[in-house]
Amino acid sequence: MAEKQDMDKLVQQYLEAIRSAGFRMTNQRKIIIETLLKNMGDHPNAQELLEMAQKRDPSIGIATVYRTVELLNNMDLLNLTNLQEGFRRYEMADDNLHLHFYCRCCGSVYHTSADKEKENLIRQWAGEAGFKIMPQVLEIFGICEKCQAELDEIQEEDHFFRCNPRCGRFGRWNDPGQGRGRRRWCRNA
Amino acid sequence: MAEKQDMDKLVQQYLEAIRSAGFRMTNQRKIIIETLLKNMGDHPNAQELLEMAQKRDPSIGIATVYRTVELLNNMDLLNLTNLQEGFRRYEMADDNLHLHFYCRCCGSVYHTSADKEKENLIRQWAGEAGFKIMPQVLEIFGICEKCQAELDEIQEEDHFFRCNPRCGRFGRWNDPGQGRGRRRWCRNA
DNA sequence: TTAGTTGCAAACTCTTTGCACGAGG
DNA sequence: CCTCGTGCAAAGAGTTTGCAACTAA
Repeated sequence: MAEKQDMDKLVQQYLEAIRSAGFRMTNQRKIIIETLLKNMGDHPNAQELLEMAQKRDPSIGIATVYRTVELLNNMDLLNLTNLQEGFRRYEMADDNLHLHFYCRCCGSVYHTSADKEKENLIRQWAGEAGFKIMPQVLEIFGICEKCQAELDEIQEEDHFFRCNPRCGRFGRWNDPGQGRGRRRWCRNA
Repeated sequence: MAEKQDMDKLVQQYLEAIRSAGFRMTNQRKIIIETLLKNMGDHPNAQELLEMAQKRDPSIGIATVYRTVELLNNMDLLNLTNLQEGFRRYEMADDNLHLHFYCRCCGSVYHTSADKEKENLIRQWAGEAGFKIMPQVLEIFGICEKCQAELDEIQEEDHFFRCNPRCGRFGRWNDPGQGRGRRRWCRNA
């Protein structure tokens, strides 16, 4: 209950920000903002966001989702993330720098706020280049512990390799006997 | 001349990597790789890469560019960058971690290799999350010195604000007297 | 010779936009 | 009442893919 009240308060703050900037507080915007706040860790894309929002109001259209997301981003209230999937993911912004460690093999994302020490260090690096950075998400690609172990094992017996992030798995090249056509990159494709 | 020979040698290395992985060394791939190497700092997108490559062989098609770029990326020879422009940019990879400082106002990119100290620090942070990171580019959004000065000036007399990276400029909200239709976000739009 | 590669054009996916209707202030 | 916002469908933009012709090995 307390949580729900906190959430309501937070939603009100976002709506107030929107209104005080001269935009209208519509029910659709309210639903989309609440959906984003309730699913902070999920990094939904536009389609997922639409489906979640439609549980509250089935009449909401995809165009409204995109327009709301653009509005929030323009107001620096929303972070965009791009995992080279061919679409964008969205996440409510706060005043912190976030780090996303994205496993190029299994696609899992480890999500953490940079502590102030890390954040200040990055600010300092930016400062050396004359830049003043803003709150945002840094996507860092790598391989998680689990996949690293799996990859080591596979590489011993075969020449698998990491395929591109879009695939999200690892595959092998030079796969024999596939005949004409596209080379199969991924074990799971 | 010496530079040209170094370049040729480098191109040969890439082609050799491709061939030893069981792929064919075609003239199109050679041209695309050379184009990428000769324009390291430019971060071309697929269209730009096509146009540059077509100066050497006008028959090259966009599909070949995309397929070559996918091949190189799958082999970890190419970095993808995404500046939220709606398309990807490409850059030959090396064994270093790179930092791109991208100005959200004017769109300029300050491109630097992370020195080993920075790189090791980031590796360490990844390690804390159980990740082993790979050579890549980190996109860091911010505002460059020049735009910061301009922005400060404007903000004193008006309520401009940063608009989304896709726009690449700053605009204002609550712009009066625009009548029906889409709100103008950007001074330059 | 044979299987991988290319260019073309069509298909696909995600995102944006024009328009008439609806709704917030 | 006057705009801004919405839903729909169509348009746009970037990327992928099927196919017949071509080519590296």
